[in-house]
Amino acid sequence: MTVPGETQRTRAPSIRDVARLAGVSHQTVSRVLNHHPSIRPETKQRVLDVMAELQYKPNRAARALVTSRSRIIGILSASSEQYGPASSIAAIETAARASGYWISTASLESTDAASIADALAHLAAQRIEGLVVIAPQVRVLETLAEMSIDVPIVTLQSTGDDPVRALSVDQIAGARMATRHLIEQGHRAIYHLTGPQDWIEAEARMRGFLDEMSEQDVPTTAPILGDWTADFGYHAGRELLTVRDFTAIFASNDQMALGVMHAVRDAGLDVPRDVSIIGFDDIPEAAHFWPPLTTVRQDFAELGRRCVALLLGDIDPAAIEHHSTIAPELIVRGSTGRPAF
Amino acid sequence: MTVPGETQRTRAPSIRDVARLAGVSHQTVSRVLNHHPSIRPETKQRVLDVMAELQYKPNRAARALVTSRSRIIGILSASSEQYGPASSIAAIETAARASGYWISTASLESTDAASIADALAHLAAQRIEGLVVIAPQVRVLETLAEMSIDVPIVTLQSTGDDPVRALSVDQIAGARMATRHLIEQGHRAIYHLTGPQDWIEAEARMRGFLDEMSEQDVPTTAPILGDWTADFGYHAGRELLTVRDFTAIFASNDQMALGVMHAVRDAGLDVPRDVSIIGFDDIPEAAHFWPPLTTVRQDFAELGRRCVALLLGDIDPAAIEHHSTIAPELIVRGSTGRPAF
DNA sequence: CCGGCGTGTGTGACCGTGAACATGCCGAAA
DNA sequence: TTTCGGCATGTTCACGGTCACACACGCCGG
Repeated sequence: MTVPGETQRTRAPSIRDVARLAGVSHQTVSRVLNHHPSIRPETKQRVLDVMAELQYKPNRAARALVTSRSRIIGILSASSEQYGPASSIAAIETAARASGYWISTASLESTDAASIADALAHLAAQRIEGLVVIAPQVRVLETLAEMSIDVPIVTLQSTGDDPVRALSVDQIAGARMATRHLIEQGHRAIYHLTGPQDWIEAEARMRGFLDEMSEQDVPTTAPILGDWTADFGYHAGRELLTVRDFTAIFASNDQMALGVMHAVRDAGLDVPRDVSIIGFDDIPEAAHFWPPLTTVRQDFAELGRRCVALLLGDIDPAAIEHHSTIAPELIVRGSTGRPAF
Repeated sequence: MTVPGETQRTRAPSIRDVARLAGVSHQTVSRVLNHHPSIRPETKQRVLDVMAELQYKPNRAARALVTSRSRIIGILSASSEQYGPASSIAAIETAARASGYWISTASLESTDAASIADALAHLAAQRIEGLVVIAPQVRVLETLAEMSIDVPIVTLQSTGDDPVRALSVDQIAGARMATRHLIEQGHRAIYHLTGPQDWIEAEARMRGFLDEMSEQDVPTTAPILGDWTADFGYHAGRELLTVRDFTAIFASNDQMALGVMHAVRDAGLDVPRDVSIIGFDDIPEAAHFWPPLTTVRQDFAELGRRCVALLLGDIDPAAIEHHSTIAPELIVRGSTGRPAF
């Protein structure tokens, strides 16, 4: 097998190599790896020494094969280039790593069923042990059900009555806080710019808006269906300003709020004197917009961490609260104030 | 776990199950899977039918074990919650998926050596076949070398003379474009806000700035070391304005530019009348800042795609240009103009 | 004094797949 | 006709771990 003198075609060392050098059986090495209780300390040390010497690294594929456990958590995400999802992903990864799990992401390019199915199949092929769905559209959940993917699933951003286990910043409460803030300032003519209609998250914020408006007996106008982008906010703002029958706008994310502010200024008006604007998310830039944006803060990182806790509690059973919620926080800055008239 | 009467915990079908039902040997099934040329069409079809019927899915772990190929590409990234890195990651994932590869990410929480080593070890444990380093600090490259990770590596954002193979938007050219734009407008007192000092990317932009300044014979002030955040831009802006010996600022990303604009307005001054500001990246929000930000666009998505092509061309050898560069583009908006005096 | 039990360790099978090698068949070349 | 080579397929083994079981030993209680 080995030509003398030639540099050995180095196969990575296996437990059997370690075993041979340590003068034990491969099973003993395996026991050391898995922290089996009954091993003599000196035997264990000898094995550990050899491992270090050979720079032995367990082969994940072999382990996965025999245990049928991949220790991979899949993340299905849409618009993962945005601040919120991206922060959550980073937090999930960190938390998962700390627990000895790996993350594999699949991002959705479009919302059509084929794209969703493709991404899910990709994840399923890895035998993921858990799935985190970020920015879940209704369709994603449906497709999941169809493909009968039978791993624990956690979704971020839910409405609170989903079929799958969910964890979320309480979007409805956050939206109500934002709306109440505007009403308390004296606004009565308020528009709401929503996210894309099939986003659960967008729907929850809209529901919070409508709930608060009706509870406070403020007449409601129909929400305007947006797409999360600043561009959309800008164009919607221009459109609305041709009529100008409002004093405040609640945009369901900070980007759209930014676009609206742009449109308001283009029209020669002032924020917040002529129009108050409130956003949602509190992206790091929001504090530096002009004027600094009043918004609702979500702790995306905490969301990611809890998400992993929930999932692992399910994978390696151990009771954890199932439908837990993280409180959002109203951040009042300069973009909202009392209406001028 | 299994409640009596419940459906039996079924083991996933293997090629042997498929083989049995199709009346062939498992090896024939394997050949169908791997598109081996010499299989009778009717045999192949029979096998495919059985696969569909059983919903057979190849076991990646088993395949990885026997081929010693994981088909996983690792991504090591810092600040993956920011627009640029996040966009690149998404693009890399999409491109990799299209080529039948999986992505596993590890994000750096801090820049200390331990954190880097930990993330790399995590990726290495998966036997990744390629590594993409996003937002590479010098330290990352050093640690990589120390750990003797012997997979193809591609870094985004390089200075052009790295030891590892790199692919990048030409940061230096982009920075020169930005600087030249300011000079052409008539500015002579220009400050530069850099990114963190150990970021290759930040260094490249700084070098571009300095090169252009000296080539145009404009006296240079020392660059100010920043940290990419809008908060920093704001504080640096306030600080600089106490002296006010400049007419323009080149911030090496859009967030810092935003912070500076905030500080300028806080001081009762106008952008661009009193101070011109230019950023870098062209994040989607930049067009809606007030005023809309002049900046240098980087095509992060294209970067991600090319990155995968480069890596796979290395993994599955096939000649591809090695050190390729993507041209940045100057986007002139409202935040820059001629100095007032 | 003997059987049973706990501790520490070894032996062999097995997970699902692919590679190497073997086999049977058929047609073309010698 | 015989030989040879290629096609289509089967058989066996290896990959690197874990698991079930066996075994040797010492200790304890009946």
